Amino acid sequence: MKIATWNVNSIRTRLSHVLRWLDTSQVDVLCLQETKILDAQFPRAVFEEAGYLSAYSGQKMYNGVAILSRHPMLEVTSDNPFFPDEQRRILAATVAGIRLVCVYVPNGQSLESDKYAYKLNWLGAFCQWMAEECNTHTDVAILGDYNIAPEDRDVCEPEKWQGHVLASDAERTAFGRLTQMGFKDAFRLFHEEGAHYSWWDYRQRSFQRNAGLRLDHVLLSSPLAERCLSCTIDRTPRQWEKPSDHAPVIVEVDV
DNA sequence: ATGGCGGTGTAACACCGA
Repeated sequence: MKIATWNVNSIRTRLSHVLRWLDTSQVDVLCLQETKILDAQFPRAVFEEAGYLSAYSGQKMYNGVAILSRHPMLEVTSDNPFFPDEQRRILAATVAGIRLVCVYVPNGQSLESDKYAYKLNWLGAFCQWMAEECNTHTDVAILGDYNIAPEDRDVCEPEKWQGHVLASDAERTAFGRLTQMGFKDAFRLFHEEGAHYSWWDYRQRSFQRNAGLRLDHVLLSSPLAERCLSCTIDRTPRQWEKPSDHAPVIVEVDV
């Protein structure tokens, strides 16, 4: 089974990209972030025609998550019981026995910002929730835009990003709590070296210079990680006309 | 040091993202 995550930066603007990518990638499940659309306006019929069921939790302008799946989705939930939140950043569903959690972690803006405190609180409560999900499910996959570069090898210019939001110690510690719980960074099961990124700024020809960050991750519970066959970042749609600034990440798991 | 690009809302720019 192929499962992917992609921050599309508006599903309205990127609809043709998503359809084209579904057609070429042939994934079974696609987790989307930054859909930026109200539930009533989500283009579910378009995806149904392409062979995908939709689950979504959206809002106007900001945030918004969705899961597209070729297989039935069970136990769909859009809230962390430990963290009441108006911002639509979470969507979980069980597909083929795997508990899938689609996340759009807050950006944090800067270390001085209230948004940074919100990010750390949000992550703390998220870890709590994931601990609980692990008690009730063996195969858990957390896919999404974590807005955290876990290590210096995930950053193009580490000295420039040191202590900066997305690469700060507290954020990395929060990410580390998930790995301490037993979650494995799927990409690192197969690739040790740096210079693999999933986000490139629109400005300064960052993509052409490969000046990026690895912010989009797939974390797998240990039993699921043992059945992970591959994890890749697909840079192709980042090269299309009017792209999202993020690239999709795909894992292949044995079910 | 600053803004650079792009989406959204709304109708010239502000806000936000990462």
